[in-house]
Order: sequence, then C-alpha cells, then structure tokens
Amino acid sequence: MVTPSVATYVVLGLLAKHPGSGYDIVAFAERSVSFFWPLSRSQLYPELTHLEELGWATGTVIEQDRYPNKRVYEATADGLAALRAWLDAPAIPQKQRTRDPVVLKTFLGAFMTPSRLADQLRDNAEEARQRRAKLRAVIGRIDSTEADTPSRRLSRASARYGILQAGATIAWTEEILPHLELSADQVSAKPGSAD
Amino acid sequence: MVTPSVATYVVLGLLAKHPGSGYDIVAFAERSVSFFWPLSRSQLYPELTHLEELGWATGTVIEQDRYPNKRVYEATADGLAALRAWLDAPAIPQKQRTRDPVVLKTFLGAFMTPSRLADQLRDNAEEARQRRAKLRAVIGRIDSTEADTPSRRLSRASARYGILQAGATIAWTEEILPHLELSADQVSAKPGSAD
DNA sequence: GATTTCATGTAAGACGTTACATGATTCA
DNA sequence: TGAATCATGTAACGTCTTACATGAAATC
Repeated sequence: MVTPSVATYVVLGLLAKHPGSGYDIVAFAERSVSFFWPLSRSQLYPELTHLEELGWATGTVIEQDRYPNKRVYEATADGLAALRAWLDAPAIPQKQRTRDPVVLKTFLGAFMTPSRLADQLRDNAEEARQRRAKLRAVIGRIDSTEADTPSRRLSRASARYGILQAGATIAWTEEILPHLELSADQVSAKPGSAD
Repeated sequence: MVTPSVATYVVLGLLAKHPGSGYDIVAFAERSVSFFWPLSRSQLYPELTHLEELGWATGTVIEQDRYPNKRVYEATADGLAALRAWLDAPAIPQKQRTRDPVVLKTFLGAFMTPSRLADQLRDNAEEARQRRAKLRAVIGRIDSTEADTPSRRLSRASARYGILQAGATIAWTEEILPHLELSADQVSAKPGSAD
C-alpha cells in the first residue's frame, strides 16, 4: 500500500474543496493549483485509487445518458483529518528545488550571441506577462463573486503570489536588458541596487 | 551513448567558465548556479564522464602530494561550440514546472489552523530573507572585484534575479498575512491591487 | 465532416534526491 | 581527538512528463 506523497494531498485537497470525477478535478486543478502545483492526468487517476485504498476518499459511479458514466469522488472524514494533519505539520521539505533555464542562460550569456540572449529574455518576460494576465483574470473572477469566504480569500492570496512572482520576472528583465544589449562603455553604469 | 540533458550543459558551462575537478565544480556550482540550477555530486560525476564521451571535455589527472590525486576537466573546442549552439537555440522547453508548497498550503488554508498557516508563511518569508541576504553577499563580492567584464555583469544579473524573486515572496507574505490572521470583519478590506 | 468535450486509464522514460561507500590529510 | 577538507563515485528510490490507447456524443 503506497504511501502518500504531496500529490496525494493535493488531490485530497482539491476533492475537499470540490468533490468530482477525475475529469472534473483535472479541470479544476488547471484553473487553480496548476500555477504553483501542476497536476497531470497520469498522476491524478492513480492518486484517486490510492485515496480510496487509504480510506481518505470514496468513489461512486454516476450513470449518465448523454455522456460516459463517471466515478465521482469525495473526501471522507478520515481524509479531511489526514489533510488537516498534513497541512498543520511544520513544513514540507521541498524536494526538487526550483530551476530556471533563462537565468541559467543569463549566467552563461558570455557564450551567447548577445542579441539572442536579449530575445530569450524578452520572450521570457512576455510569458510572465501572459501568466500574470491569466492570474489577474482568475482574481477578477474571484472578486466578482458575492461572498467573502475565508476559502475565497485564500484562493485569491495564492493567485496573488503568481502575480507578484511574474512581476518580479518582468521587473528583472527590464532592469538587466539595458545592461546587456549595449557593450560595457555604452551604459551609464547604474546597476540596480534597491531591493 | 547517452544524450545531453540540461544538466550536461550546466556542467559544460561551469567548465567553460572555470576548468577544474569534480570537487571544484561542485564548490563553484554551490556559490553560483545553485540558486537557479542546483547540482548534486551524484549528477555531476556521471556528467563529467558523459562530457568526455561526447568529446566536449577532457580530463587530466593531476598528482598531488598532500591531497588525493584529482582529475581536472576542461571544455574542448567542440564542447564550446556545442554550448554556444545550445544557448543560442530558441528555448528550453522547461521540463518540471515549478512547485510551491507554501502557496499550496495557502490555497488549502481553509483546512488549517489559521495561526499555523501564518507561522509557515512567516517561516517561508524568513527563508526568502536569508536567501536574499546570501545573494546580496554574492553581489557584494562581484562588485568588489576590479574589472567590469561581460561575464561579471551576467553573473551579477543572474544573482539579481534571485533577489527580486525573494523580494516578491517577502512582499507577498506582508501583503496577505494581515488578511489571514484576523477574521473577515476585522480587516479594513484593502486587498492588494497594484502590480 | 471535423473538432471539441466528456471520460479513464497505462507505460516508458527522464530527472533528481538521498543514502550508501571509502579514505587520507589538515586544522582546531 | 574530533571535525572539516579534499576527492570520487554508486544505488535505490520517488516523482513527473510524454506518449500511447480508446471511444461515444455534442457542437460547429
């Protein structure tokens, strides 16, 4: 009997927020946790089985006429208790540390064609802008709903994180680009120092 | 013959900057790329062998009296060409997307003891402050060296990235903490909107 | 008629972390 | 005497991504 991993708790947490089928959960994950905890179908389905084995969720088959039957899962009392315990526990010793290809390329930029580096940095900033736009849309949707529940605020807070991170990426790009495109003597030497 | 992965290019890039033994490279990686591309010994040594097989680096045994002999590697012309080609190529389709346990916990915060969430957020911000302090020290060391070479500027730029990201994490924590510790009606409703 | 949506899985491979394994020398 | 430094690797394990595999119904 497999032991729970972070992915197990992610699925359990999503289930605790909204019961649903694997298909539903994938969709929900996509517009919520995907920004800070991506989840793929091939991870999800085994985890649902896993949750049932643990007694942390129960699945019920719902028969449908116009669509294929589906198995709807919901968290059990034991599951909720396990989720609470895991969340309250001091820390998750962050396994894979975060990697950043663009920063790596910047670090090794001396071996690149300068304009290529600039292009890639601009592309990266553009992606960050798009990610930020998506997250702003998420926040817009949250803010346009009536009730100010704790859960709503927390979803909002987690989206804000992505927005601030994307902002930092954009700001970084704007800060360093001028120092890279021109050669040393063309820049009026004003390296970023605040922050 | 194994194909090159990002880790291969990381090691090659480090070697291109400073030839040295596996041991040297680990040390160099620790104070440079580790912030945006962590590298462990168990990845490094196989990669060095790999680079030799590819003809991208050559190792030479250096005999030492007071310390164990070491094998010093340096990038070949072919290796430098391969590095340049890889760096100039449009993009690295970022494999593992970045995951953030603390944001995940925030998202699921409704199932947590509020003070526990606050504690974990504060701890996380504290780690970010320490990371930022380390990176500021790195920049201090860079700035205190004489020459303003392109390579030095690029190292500086990549360190700046970590500083801005850490800053965003700290700012986020300060933004959201007041909204979580108190219950809904105790906060004077001023959700972050700039950025 | 073609594409998207609904629906659920499996398999193979790539990548990364942790622990295991060893051993001499220098420094406090 | 004990810890840190120099020095190089292997093995097991866990996790994540990509591709494979299938199929009906709804929508354009």
